[in-house]
Amino acid sequence: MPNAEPYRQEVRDLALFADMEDSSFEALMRGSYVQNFPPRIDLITEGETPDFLHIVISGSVDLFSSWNGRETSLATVRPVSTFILAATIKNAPYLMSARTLEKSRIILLPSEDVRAVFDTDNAFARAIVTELSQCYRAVVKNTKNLKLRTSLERLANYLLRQRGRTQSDAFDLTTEKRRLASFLGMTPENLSRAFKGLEPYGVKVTGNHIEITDLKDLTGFANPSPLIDDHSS
Amino acid sequence: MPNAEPYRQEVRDLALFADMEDSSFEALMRGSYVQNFPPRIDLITEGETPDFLHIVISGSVDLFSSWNGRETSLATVRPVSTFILAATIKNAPYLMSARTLEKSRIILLPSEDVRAVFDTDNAFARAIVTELSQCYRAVVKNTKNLKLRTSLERLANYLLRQRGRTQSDAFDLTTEKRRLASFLGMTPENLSRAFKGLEPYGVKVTGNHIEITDLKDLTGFANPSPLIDDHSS
DNA sequence: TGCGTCACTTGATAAATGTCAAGCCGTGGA
DNA sequence: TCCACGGCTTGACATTTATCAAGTGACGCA
Repeated sequence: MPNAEPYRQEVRDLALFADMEDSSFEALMRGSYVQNFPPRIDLITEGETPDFLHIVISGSVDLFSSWNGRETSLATVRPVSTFILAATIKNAPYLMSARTLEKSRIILLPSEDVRAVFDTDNAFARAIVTELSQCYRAVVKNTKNLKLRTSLERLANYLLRQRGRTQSDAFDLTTEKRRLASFLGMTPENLSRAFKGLEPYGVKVTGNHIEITDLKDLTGFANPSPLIDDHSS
Repeated sequence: MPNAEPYRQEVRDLALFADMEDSSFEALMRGSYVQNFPPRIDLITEGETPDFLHIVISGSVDLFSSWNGRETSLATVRPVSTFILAATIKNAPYLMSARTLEKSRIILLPSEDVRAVFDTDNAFARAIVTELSQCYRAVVKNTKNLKLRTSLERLANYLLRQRGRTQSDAFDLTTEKRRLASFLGMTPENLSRAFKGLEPYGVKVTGNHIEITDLKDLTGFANPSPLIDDHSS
């Protein structure tokens, strides 16, 4: 297994690792390694014990969960960020499974090392608090989105968020529609119809290309709220 | 405002405060005070900036959220525990509102003090990590519950969890049915019908008294999973 | 070039869930 | 004791969402 040394700087620049002691960081990097995965490879399975903290360097990873033969997509992890920090720290079973969406390069930090450094490095412990708070609040927002909105409203707000990210009224979906449907908590068929349902509010769909032709109208329908849709705070 | 001194020990016994330095704990208690609230009083409103970390000493508190005239219940806080830690630490707007359900006694710790102690007391910072991990995982489980299950299945699993908590096949609901409905993500009418729908699986409902007459059958239908329903890990 | 695969779409239908309105019933106050 | 209120239930109905089945179209590979 190749050591993750070449990606040292990218890892160090993450808020989670930026403030920790050099010696702690060295200890983490020493046991780490990097691996390349093809698309659609299972990385972890829910219920298992966390062996590694994962860092996506390139590509993307789908976090999902199954029950009773059903499956739902919970999040997409894009570079450069970590995933499943809480399970690693608590040494508790994964609550989600993870698979690559595309060819991905991933750094693996042994969970034991992460917990050892957590125990000794105070700056790292505080950085984890910040990260976990962020994750927690993101999931709470997601819950509100699910419980307070219809699927049409969720889609409308999703599109507005994509617009904000790209700073443009025309953009491509970064996700397969089937996964987007699962993420938004609906079936692909329903998503297809939801896109049609947003046409009257100025949403044009061509394949995976989206054009928002009447922002005011769409915003009026979606009624976005920073307490649900703002993913920076 | 009366000082929270009389409840010192109950606070100190919480995992969040158990390991911190005596001097840090003193600093927190110094600025704290305790307040009694009647039922149905708004404690905080989503969007506001967190002035205090709240600790429920007695009574109970409903955490809920609103959007577009709709409202949903997200959690119930029972003694003795804190709520809205993440917002306090990040000094970011509350994502949920809170109101008392019954007559409640609540300790208020000024957010500034909590953040100051967080900055200086390493044991406290680590305890916060544990607490936040727990909260994060609870919300993730809740999301899975919502996305992977029908309302009937959510109710069945809720009842099984209550059974586990009370260690008894017969118990009283600890919550108004209307709030339970909101918590489970359905309307009161739907909940009423869901109870009827569980009759064939051995669930008897009389007012707010529940009797599970066929645990095996109900369990077979509910198919509980520790990765969704176990609220201890 | 052609063919299979797969995501996506569309239509028909069914199931789940919400809405509205009315009635029931226990509780607390006058 | 009686009445008013609120929570709960029930029925009828509407809406939302899922399911099933068939068809379209793009893409990759032989």
